[in-house]
Amino acid sequence: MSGTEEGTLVAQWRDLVTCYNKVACDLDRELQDQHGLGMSEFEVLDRLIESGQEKVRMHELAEGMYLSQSAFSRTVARLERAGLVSRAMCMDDRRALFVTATEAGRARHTDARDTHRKVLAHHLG
Amino acid sequence: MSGTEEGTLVAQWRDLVTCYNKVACDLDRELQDQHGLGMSEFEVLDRLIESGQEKVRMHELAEGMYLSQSAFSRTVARLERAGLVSRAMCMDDRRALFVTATEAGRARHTDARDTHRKVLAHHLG
DNA sequence: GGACATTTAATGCTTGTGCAATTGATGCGT
DNA sequence: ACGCATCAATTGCACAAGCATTAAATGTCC
Repeated sequence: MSGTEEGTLVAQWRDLVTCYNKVACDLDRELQDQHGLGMSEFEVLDRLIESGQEKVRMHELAEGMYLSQSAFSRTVARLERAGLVSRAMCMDDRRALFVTATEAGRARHTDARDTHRKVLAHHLG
Repeated sequence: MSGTEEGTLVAQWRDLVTCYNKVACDLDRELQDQHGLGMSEFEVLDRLIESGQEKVRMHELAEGMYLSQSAFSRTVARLERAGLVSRAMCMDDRRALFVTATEAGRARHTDARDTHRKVLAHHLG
């Protein structure tokens, strides 16, 4: 573990954090201002619709997401409160829930998608 | 703007977020558990001591950090409450404040530095 | 079949963060 | 010298996130 290795490691980490925060803040602001969606809310909606499936189980949808279980649960709850998503019981396993995008949810996603991609392209392109 | 470009852009962003969250969470937990420091608190302390200067002005220290002004202000306040840092008035410009690491602050930093580097090396190395 | 561990999702609680507004000090133009 | 914009830092507020706990359903082992 040489000093220079440490130095580049820290520098690398700082770049990562800075980059992340810039993009995340911008994304959050744009999505919120233009579409009333938080970054995580869009992310969930995006993954749900992108899956191609009508219904997706909570646990399956949460898989691969950066959020904690509780944060994810609340994000979906927010989406449901906003009428963009609906939750339905799963008969096969009554612990699980199915999440489905509503018409409003699909419409909102279509709108917001452009903003999302634009911000990403601006920062990462 | 082709579909594949969009796809890799989103994938790139998701990778970035996932990586950031994994490292940040781990870092936060390790620093908190082993040294009673949050990630941002360590970051401020690290930059302060790394500067080599005895006193650094708040605004100068905040420069290049990922935190908002208010978050930064509160982070320094937390460090001060913990006795790791002290704030002193700047006579040249009475709006500004000087931040100085205390002995306890330097000691804590020395301890935590290893943990910090270790976590970074584990994830980024 | 009954006891116990595991899984799925939600909730109480605390905390760190950003935004907007505020306070106090400095600089600048007239 | 006065008024006004600007700058430095803090504070009120709302909110999203993580941790730990909980509740209900399922699985497993005997």
